[in-house]
Amino acid sequence: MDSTAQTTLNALNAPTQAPSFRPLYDQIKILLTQSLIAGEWKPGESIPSETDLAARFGVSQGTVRKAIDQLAAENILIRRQGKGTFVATHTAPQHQYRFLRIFANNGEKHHPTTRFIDLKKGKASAVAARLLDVKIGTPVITLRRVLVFAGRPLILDEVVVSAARFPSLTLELAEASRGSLYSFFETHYGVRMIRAEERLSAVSADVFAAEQLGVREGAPLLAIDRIAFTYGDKPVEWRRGLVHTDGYAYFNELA
Amino acid sequence: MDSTAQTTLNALNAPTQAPSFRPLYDQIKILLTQSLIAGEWKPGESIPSETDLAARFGVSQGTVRKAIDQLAAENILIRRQGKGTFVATHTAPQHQYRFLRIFANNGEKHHPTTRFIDLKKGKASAVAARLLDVKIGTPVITLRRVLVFAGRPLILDEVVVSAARFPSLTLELAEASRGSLYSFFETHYGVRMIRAEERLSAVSADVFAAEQLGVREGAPLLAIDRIAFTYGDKPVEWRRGLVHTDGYAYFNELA
DNA sequence: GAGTGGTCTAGACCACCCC
DNA sequence: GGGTGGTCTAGACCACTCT
Repeated sequence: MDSTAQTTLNALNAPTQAPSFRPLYDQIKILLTQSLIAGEWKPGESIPSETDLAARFGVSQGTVRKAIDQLAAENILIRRQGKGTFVATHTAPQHQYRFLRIFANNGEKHHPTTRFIDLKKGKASAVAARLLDVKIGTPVITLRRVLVFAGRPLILDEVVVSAARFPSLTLELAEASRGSLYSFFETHYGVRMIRAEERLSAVSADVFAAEQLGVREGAPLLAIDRIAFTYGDKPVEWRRGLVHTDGYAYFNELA
Repeated sequence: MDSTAQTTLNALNAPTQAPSFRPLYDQIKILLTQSLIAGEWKPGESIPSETDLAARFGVSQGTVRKAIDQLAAENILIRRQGKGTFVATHTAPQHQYRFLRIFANNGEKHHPTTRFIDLKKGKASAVAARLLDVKIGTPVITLRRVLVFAGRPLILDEVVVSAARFPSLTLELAEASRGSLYSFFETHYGVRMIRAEERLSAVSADVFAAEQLGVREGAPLLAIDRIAFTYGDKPVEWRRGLVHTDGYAYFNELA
């Protein structure tokens, strides 16, 4: 393709002229993301080879490569040399607890088991509505559970999602699924979590949390507020976790 | 350069043949890092252009580019289109509090002021020695301070460093410097922090912390244990911060 | 206009995986 | 051996900055 193509494609896709210049690989990235949303390639499957995609989009292999590089950096695609490029999935054992940052103090990552407490249907509060980007009063589902690490109940979770996105979600369904909640959301509802934001603070255990986590009332707990997003930065889940950080800690790397 | 060069260079730099293959850009990255350590380019300065570096190392511009790309992704170098590539510095206003993840609940990032408490010289405990990668009993300096956000004392910090690396460090010196501690370390001791690891947990305020932070004894605090590294992944600082997360939270993004 | 980083291309070859 | 991603090159042209 000649060098005018980038300008041409740009003109076609430009949204009201905004940034005045959008690289080709950025547009390829958008096209790939659209195919992912449309379900052209399902989680765990491989996408076409770089050469094929280059032909399909009418650009060079290097340009496709750069687009895929970025999606791989965002953990949306996974490259495997000699095999192909695959759609990331929360189902894979290594990615089951991709967003879990709680590690034992010796550095080990324990995969927790889940004990569900209850599931309630209700309407979105002002806070929930804002965080989930829905209207106040929209039907939501609130699910509570305890995550057990090495036999010890360490996290009390309260998970809020829009009922529309997860129709006929019941405690029984969730209980029947093994593994992480996101793995369950993905296989049963086709909802893939791409990224998440967390806000951490320290709080005192209330009666309920103390009972569930086996600590005294007023004991310090690590509160983790999480908003999880799917494609297109749509917030899908709001979660508040209370963590009994005894022998465990939230690990984070800064660069 | 012909395509055998990569193998040749590889053979020259290969450390006991280990991974059997090391890409050229990886070796360029090492060479650049060595120049940074040697102080060939100081923080804030620009490094030579990609073309110049390509000539100097005898590789193509694209290969240098890939090496720089990675160093830029690690926040070690900073690219500025049309101007050049610069050595990152904690001195720059935007990077003063690069590792600080405490944000006001409205999302704003406040730059704290510092109130120093005291500075003590002592010997490394077993824990400190392990974390700082020095021998037990090595002279260390322990510095305590309070970080004040918008007039409120929110973080009680205890900072431990090797005395050898920060000779003649005194309270007066630290107090005289404005801005972040890392900015001070960089300008006065030439020690640049590249990355850090943090482990977060919830604890109860002891008498001293309660007094310093203006909370009641036993109040829940967010404990942040940090190890900061300089070039070559050498641990240089061990820090424990106790955060009164009232109106503020530790923000983290997961991908 | 000169210099820098940023994009895009085309083609060669290497490393890895699986048939 | 054939396919896939990974590396490296050489060259053209674009976008941005400063003078």
